[in-house]
Amino acid sequence: MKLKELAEQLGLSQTTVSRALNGYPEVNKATRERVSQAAQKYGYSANANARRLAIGRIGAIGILMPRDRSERFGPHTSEFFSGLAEQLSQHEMDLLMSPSINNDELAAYRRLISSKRVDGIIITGPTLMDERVAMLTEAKFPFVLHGRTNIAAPHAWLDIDNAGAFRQAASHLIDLGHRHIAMIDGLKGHTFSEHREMGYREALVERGIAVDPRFIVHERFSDETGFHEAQRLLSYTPHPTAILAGSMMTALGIFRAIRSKGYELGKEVSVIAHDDVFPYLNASNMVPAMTTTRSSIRSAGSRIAELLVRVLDGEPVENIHEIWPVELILRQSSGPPVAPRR
Amino acid sequence: MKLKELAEQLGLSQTTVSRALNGYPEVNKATRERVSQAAQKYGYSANANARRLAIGRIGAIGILMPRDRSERFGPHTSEFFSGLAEQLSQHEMDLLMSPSINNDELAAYRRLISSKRVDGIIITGPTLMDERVAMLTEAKFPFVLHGRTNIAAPHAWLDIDNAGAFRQAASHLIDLGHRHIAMIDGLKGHTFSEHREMGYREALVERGIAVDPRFIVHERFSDETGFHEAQRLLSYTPHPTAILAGSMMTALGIFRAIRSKGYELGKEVSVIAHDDVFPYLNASNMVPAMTTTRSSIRSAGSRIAELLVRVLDGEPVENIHEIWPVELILRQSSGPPVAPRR
DNA sequence: CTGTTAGCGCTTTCAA
DNA sequence: TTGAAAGCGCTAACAG
Repeated sequence: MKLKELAEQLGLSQTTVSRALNGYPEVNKATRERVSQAAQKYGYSANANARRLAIGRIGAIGILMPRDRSERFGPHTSEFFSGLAEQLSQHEMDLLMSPSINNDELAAYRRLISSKRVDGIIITGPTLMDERVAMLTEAKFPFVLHGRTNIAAPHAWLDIDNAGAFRQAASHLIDLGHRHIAMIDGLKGHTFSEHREMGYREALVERGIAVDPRFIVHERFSDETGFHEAQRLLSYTPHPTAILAGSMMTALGIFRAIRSKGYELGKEVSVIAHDDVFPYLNASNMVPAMTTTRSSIRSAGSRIAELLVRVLDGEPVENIHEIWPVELILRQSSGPPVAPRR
Repeated sequence: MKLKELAEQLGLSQTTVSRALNGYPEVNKATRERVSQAAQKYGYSANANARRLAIGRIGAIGILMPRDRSERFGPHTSEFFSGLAEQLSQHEMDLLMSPSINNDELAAYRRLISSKRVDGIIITGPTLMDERVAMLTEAKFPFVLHGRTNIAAPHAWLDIDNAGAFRQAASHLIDLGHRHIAMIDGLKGHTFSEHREMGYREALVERGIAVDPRFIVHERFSDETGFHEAQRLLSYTPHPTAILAGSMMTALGIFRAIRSKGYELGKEVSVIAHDDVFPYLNASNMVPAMTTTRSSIRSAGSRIAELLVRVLDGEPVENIHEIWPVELILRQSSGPPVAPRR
């Protein structure tokens, strides 16, 4: 069923029908009612492409799927997407996921823009000098960044306080009496990773604790690297009595390493993990319950969609910056260091 | 830059330029070359909406995002999407994720179809009499189902052998000497859940072991339910000496419950979990390594995209059915039952 | 309040 | 091998 046919059925012009359906004010109430009824009855809904072609707005925002096994696509992704969807449904917008072709991400972004398939773009997992941000800013294409960069040109972003999260966690451990603290975080280069390391370093330096470079690990997020790296760390003498984990998955591996070394978690070795909040993996429910730096990535997704809508509505991007504080949730996986029983 | 402008630059007609760019054979080789160069130079790429409007094909497939916290959106999602993307990039197709509005999923599907935003749809997590399948079949809209239903009308689907997976796992446990075997799987109603229970029951019945309804648990997939349900199961006398877990997350919780009851995993209590294969959570790397029924959901995603492309190319849907066998990978979390030390 | 008339940017006959 | 012209289905000025 197309507009023309619907209009003929009703004995009205396409224009009037279109106006009635799109909520224009000048339509007679009775007419509008009649039109709605008919549209309902015939299951009419405008051809999105024709509509878009005519109005020039797309009604979709884009996100590029990395082709390789990037950290940008992990267990947090579904939560982030859920958050986006929640918000986008309010605006009747879709989310277009475009696979990047031939591993050339920038080209994929350019194509996405020039082919006019989306109104705006969401970028995640930036590096400090992210070239996607540079390119999109230059191209003046609307986007919101999840994370931050060091790029000066104004652009919209929302980030969590990663430095603060790790600074707070490390400080807390130092308060508890720990002096050998390690961190196992995500790959180097990513802003969040760099910021977390900064926060960690600040906390140590502030309290006059020397930074041991062997204790700073940057690796892919997985239980496996958590396990192996923690095993390595615990084999040093002295070994760390506390470990900061960049993700819940990493933490799971670290837990195993601690147990397999015969240490008790939360006593001989403490762990604090960053928690994106997954409905299927609950820190408070672990044994012992896990101390975390918590920040809902679902909420971030939802908010970012909202911000992008504001950008699309013309709000200047220099006004759109948000840093979300991260909560330190104290539970049982962290405590004062206890000397190993021998 | 639009086609018209590009054509003017080149002193050619839109027609010729269009043909050159779309690989029509009748274009002079030199002309085609010149056009490609220019397109490259100006970063021209066709307005997708205009193009779609003209040719009637969209170049995108759709997937509906459940609005509520459905099991359809979990840690496996990112892997499934990666698989889809991998394949779709071969065909230069996008993936459109449409949020369902007002919790009315069927309406959202109808809107997605009638507004012509996608060429085909992928459905996941069906129930036995899934109404989405019924509706799309009726509407003759191309789709591929990940999973199966009991609906007779022909439609394309790919499923893994869930019954076989649990039958195999349960049989193996019986072979090892277990007589009290429980299962903690996903919510009732979903086909995969029903099939797994069927397989489990078959294995028990075949060997003359009575089915204890208390030992069959259907719950949301999460470490938390795994933990609580396993604790409950282990408090019975006699308690199960083996547990089948429907997901890795569930298994994590079960592991904790076993440890917190003071049992040794793989000895006093065995666990076999279904593993979708996550890069960030590795069964073989656990301690003890986890016995699993393994099937890569990423591969399934990739294949499903391929199948959908075939459906779009007009292949009859009655030819498009695949059941993938599930591998039982023996590791250390399952072994002969060992009487608890007291 | 409703209708007529041009487009939106591309593809595709049909003619040359 | 190339071009002119007619749509694809909708919206938006402009009239009435």
